[in-house]
Amino acid sequence: MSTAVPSRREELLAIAARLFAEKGFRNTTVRDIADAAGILSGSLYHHFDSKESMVDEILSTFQNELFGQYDEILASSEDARAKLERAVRVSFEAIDKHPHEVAIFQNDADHLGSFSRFGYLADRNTQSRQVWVTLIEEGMRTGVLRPDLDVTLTYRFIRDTVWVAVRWYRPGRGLTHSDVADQYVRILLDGIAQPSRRR
Amino acid sequence: MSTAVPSRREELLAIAARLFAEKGFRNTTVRDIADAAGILSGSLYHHFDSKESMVDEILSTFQNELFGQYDEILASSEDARAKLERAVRVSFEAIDKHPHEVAIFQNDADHLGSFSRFGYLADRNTQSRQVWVTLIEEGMRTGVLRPDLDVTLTYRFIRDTVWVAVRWYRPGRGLTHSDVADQYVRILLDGIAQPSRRR
DNA sequence: GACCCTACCAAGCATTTGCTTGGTGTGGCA
DNA sequence: TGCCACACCAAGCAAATGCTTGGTAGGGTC
Repeated sequence: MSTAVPSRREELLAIAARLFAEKGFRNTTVRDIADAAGILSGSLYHHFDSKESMVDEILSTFQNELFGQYDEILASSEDARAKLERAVRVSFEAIDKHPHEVAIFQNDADHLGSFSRFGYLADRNTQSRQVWVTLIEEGMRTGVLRPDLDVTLTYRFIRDTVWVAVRWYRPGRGLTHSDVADQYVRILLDGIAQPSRRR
Repeated sequence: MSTAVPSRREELLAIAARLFAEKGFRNTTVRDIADAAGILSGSLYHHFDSKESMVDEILSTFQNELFGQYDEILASSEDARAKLERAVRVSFEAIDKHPHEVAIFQNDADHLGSFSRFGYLADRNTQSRQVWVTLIEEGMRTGVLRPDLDVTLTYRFIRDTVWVAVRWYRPGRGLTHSDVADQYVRILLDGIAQPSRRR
């Protein structure tokens, strides 16, 4: 949660998030962050315990917000197709609003997850899997999705296609996140082949 | 090209490739590589000029092989749908045979590409884009693919969904690369929605 | 005017990093 | 037996890394 006028601490976190996203967590030095903020590296330790605690705060804040939205979708009473579509849209919205946080999670979660401090990353991963798998299974059960899908593979397909977009999507340039979501949902649900030529 | 009995040099490259893939290029130290090989870090420099030249050799060898296969597909006389399918299959085969090389390219190409020595990485990227865009446009022109696709977005969608699989696919465990390609091609071309409920 | 609080500086320390240098052991070949 | 190529060791160096310590400047409060 950021206040209207961001505190110095929040400014520094935003700078760190950008650098972590651009260069990776381990390849970003505390001197990089300090330089970008116009201060000396030691001064960062007035605001934060460690480099790890910075990325910790960045990721946990973001994930709390995101999973709150997933929970809302799961609890809604729409049909599975609509819920799937909403989940995809919420994800693209997250890429639009928090591209750095998404990039850090995509690139560094594996490495960070090996420290007990970041155990919640694995939990969130499990939780995310449950969200998608639940929606896919509900869709197959209710006849909205093909009955012959491999659930696990379909889950990975959706998860990957959505989040990997953070690699090329740039907020405010070209298509909006909503445009991209439109196209992605369309391809995901109906494919790229000409319907009349379906095999 | 590796000989039947790999030379020590090739053994060391394979060890380095595995570590670069697991931990990233910059986060892998020459001591990590040497430890895994059972020698001292300085001894690596009997075989290689630098850490960079190791990753250079790993990536360029792999890409030469891969793009040779793409060229064959483009030159064939099948229809666009068959060619697209073959290109997807060749890519999954590459993930199966060279998972470390693919992972390194996915994770470190951006960073390495900023050095002039690795300029060929950007060239290969452009070349890859041309392969996919050519096939997509041919498909749309010949009526095999929907005519309303956004070519660039579709290209990114295909590229990303294929290569990102290197994150979870493990050769020799569970589904084969051919099984995965089957499912991915199916979803890509025809979508996950129940055909009778298409909108 | 005395006191704090926030934000920062200046200097440095221990460790890790890529890489260098000069030397050693071993097997094969003449 | 002498020689050589290959693979490696032992020791270390300069730079970069995360973090620590003691201090300073400025604004607000009583």
